[in-house]
Amino acid sequence: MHPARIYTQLHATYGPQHWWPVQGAVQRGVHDATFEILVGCILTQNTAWTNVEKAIAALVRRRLLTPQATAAVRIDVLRACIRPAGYFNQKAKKLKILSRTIVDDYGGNSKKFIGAVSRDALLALWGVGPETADSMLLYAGKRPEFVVDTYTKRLCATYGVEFATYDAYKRYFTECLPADAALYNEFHALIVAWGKSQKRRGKK
DNA sequence: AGCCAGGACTGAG
DNA sequence: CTCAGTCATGGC
Repeated sequence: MHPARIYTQLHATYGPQHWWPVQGAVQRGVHDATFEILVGCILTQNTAWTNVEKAIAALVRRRLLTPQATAAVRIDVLRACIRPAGYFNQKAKKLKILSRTIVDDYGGNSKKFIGAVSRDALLALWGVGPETADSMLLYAGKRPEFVVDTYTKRLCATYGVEFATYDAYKRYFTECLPADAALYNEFHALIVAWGKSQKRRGKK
């Protein structure tokens, strides 16, 4: 099965997914929309998005959605805010490292950060693996990096396609698709929509 | 009552 | 280098 054909089928079945940029996100107060996406990429690691929304709402309430604020706040306050997203000890540390990097190396400018940082530099950050790095680059930086997650692998498996590494899955999709950020954005969101519909049908 | 969610890190072998 | 164990809350 060709990836372009998979996309066409998914789009016909599930339609536009409205992932990032999120229009529903609270925009009042001091609030860096790019930073919010970066934070969301970390908070959603192995975690249901509904739980991430609670955590982000708490961060908004505390005016913590800027690199400067997150870098400066006491880490136990950070932990309390993101508790609903799970793994709050690890994730608080991850947010600290991310925000400090943006403040120290990019003057606190998250757009400059995600526009200029290399994928390898992201991967070098503690707490940022392949999927999180690609999600950040794609959804916050609008760079054409295809995101591979567990649903992507499950979908491939239904076509008998299987690889050993993250990068091999990524290549399977990117080598025959145009390097188009909008396309990759929607494709990944559609694959997640597919995955959730599978679960509702009681499959595994 | 489990199982698992838009993963990544660590330590053992 | 591979791989099980660990991290944690909320929804179904």
